Amino acid sequence: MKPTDSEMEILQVLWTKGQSSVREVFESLDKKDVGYTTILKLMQIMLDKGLVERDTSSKTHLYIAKISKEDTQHQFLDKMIDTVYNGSTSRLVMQALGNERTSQKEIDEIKAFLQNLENN
Amino acid sequence: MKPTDSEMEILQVLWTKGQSSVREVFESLDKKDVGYTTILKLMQIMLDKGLVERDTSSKTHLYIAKISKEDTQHQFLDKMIDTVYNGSTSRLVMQALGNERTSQKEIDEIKAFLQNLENN
DNA sequence: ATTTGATTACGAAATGATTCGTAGATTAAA
DNA sequence: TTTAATCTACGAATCATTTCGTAATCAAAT
Repeated sequence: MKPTDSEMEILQVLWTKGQSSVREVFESLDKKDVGYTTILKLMQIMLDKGLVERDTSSKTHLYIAKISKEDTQHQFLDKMIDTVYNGSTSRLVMQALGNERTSQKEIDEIKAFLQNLENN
Repeated sequence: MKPTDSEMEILQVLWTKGQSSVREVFESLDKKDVGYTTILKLMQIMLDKGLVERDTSSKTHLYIAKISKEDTQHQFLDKMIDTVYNGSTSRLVMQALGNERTSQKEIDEIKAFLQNLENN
């Protein structure tokens, strides 16, 4: 079950902050144009879908991500390589690196990562 | 205007095969579960959206991708880095390289690409 | 000219995602 | 205990995407 864009935004908060109430998620997102009950509803739907679980022992329910960040990222990555890059990982990587948003620090990280790959 | 998943599938065909009729796209996709008129309708909608243009000089219309493969790929990539990788290009790249059984040749290409980046 | 086969146009249904108003429940404060 | 604040539940509206049936059009074959 692939999360939607809105669901991804919520998952990002849960992955970063750990178990959270609807209000905490709502405030983390601080989208000017959506109301509290919208986020609530989305999170309830995510519960139905099995994307999150929750602790209802107190009045304010706490939500926890049920799917892992890594697995989910991979799911998106694989899909993207397929549908957008026709299966070519290296094309995706090179286009990502060519992106002007990539900082020198990030490039250094990647070079170190590649170096490490070679040594094993 | 970001293409939907279905629109991406159609664009892939147009990018690969060049200008094509609806039937040609329909056959290239050979999805067992969708009919001819569905693809037709999708392509007509893509025309409305400006994703494709068409040549109507003969009975069988020919469709041409109006947006470039590179720009579109970048658009998806940027969005993905934002929503899935919290803005970290290097995390995306490392996950792509780490997970895939990337060949030595591909790794060398990427290293050369990085080297080239540094020199400019 | 008529039929046959392929095509486009179009409307509308089905599905899925997003949005929020309102009602009811629960807790904390007065 | 009553009030106020906060929360959940739920239905329904809205919007976008995907689906296809049907009618109209066109071209080629009979």
